[in-house]
Amino acid sequence: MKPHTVVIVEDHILLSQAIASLVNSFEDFNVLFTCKNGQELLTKLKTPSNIPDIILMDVNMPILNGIETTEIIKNEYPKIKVIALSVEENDTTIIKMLKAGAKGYLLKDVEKDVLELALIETIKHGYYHTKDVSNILINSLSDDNSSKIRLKDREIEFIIHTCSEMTYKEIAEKMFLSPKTIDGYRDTLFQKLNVKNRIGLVLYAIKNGIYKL
Amino acid sequence: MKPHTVVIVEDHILLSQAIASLVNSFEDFNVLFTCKNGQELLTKLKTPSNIPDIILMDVNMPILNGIETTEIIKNEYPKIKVIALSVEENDTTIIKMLKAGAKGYLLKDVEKDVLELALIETIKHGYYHTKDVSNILINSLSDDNSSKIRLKDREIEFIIHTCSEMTYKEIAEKMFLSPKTIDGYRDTLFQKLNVKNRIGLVLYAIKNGIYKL
DNA sequence: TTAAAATAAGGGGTTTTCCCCCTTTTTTAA
DNA sequence: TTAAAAAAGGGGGAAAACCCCTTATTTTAA
Repeated sequence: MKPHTVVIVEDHILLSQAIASLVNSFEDFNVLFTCKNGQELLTKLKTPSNIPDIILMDVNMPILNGIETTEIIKNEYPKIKVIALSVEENDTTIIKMLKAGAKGYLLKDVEKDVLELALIETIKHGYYHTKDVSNILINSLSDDNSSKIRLKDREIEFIIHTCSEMTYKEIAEKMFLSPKTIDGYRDTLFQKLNVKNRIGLVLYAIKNGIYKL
Repeated sequence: MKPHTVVIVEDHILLSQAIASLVNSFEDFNVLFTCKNGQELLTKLKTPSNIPDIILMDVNMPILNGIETTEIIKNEYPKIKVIALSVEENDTTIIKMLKAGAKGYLLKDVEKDVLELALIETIKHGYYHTKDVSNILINSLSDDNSSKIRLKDREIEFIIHTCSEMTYKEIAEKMFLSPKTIDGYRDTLFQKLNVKNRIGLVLYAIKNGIYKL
């Protein structure tokens, strides 16, 4: 039986190469290539011999992140199974990733045996989840609200500016909107995200990866 | 020539094992053992056969972090060379780590060859730094101020409350101080940390681990 | 095609934040 | 022990943030 092929998408090169050497040490699995972000991956996949069985995908990457990339993969290469790899235990991130089509979600602090198991199970049954992730999933599906929060592009833009020590007046200018409209954005977001002031917005943004430190 | 021994201290187990398999693939280097935090490391080091030549140390770990652990190592096992391994490009963190006695500081997005080079150079010359880290070092030593910032307990308390979506009035009550004193805290901190408003304080706090998300 | 959302904006108000500059008391260091 | 520095507090004011409520205009969906 020829080994299953794996591609690693991860911006931290050391981690990327380290995982590669780990995967290569597993029986039945071989790393085809590694790349640093989604864009690089999509370019490489255009060559038919580069199509792997499984992609180990980091969630937080520059240029084209894991969520967006996974969505594209799902549409263009539905046979490839994507396993998300992340340090984030953030509920919404996990849900986004799984909704995008990831077959598994591994936190980066798992044992190497778990990684191997995840690869094997995903090949066999099409999916694999650790208990932690399953629990997070169940919790957030039951009290269905976290997934309901869907921020619009303009709102995200507003939040990012808020995180940049800008006043609302400055934000209004940058976004070519009246200060009063910005007032409205703030008010809706306070309610939507259940925060009391700008600080809460900033915390939310950082927690959910909207604003990178 | 017998290989140099390496110990990996890293809380993300997958990364830990992955780096281990990488280090083992290098000529002249062998992983003695890995552990998840400073406490675990210190316990293991009590066995004389467990003393390595080099420790690859993550900076952000639970229980006993890289900086504290490195300080202890420097005092109790001065012959062991510590190389810091981190995703953080944060100036103050790097400086703290080097002050604690780290012989090198590697960002986690380096090539595996760089890791090998770092190990070799550290054995040979006692230290190794990538250009990025050297630059950060030079910059922050020249405009000597980042290292001068020393926050008092009360100031830290104030910052934490600020991060908790509290108004200054509420903070004053919680800290048993007049709102006017709080006014003073804020003003000194704005100047000290070179920020424009509360948001800047929050960002600083999160970046420097004063406030945990 | 028509009602319901969503988007943009204004009016007008209170509270909070931010920025000076100033005094008293306590702590620290020379 | 005495001068200096730090900590706590105050006055007053301008700007920013926050809150609620209303109105056009555009977009979306039934």
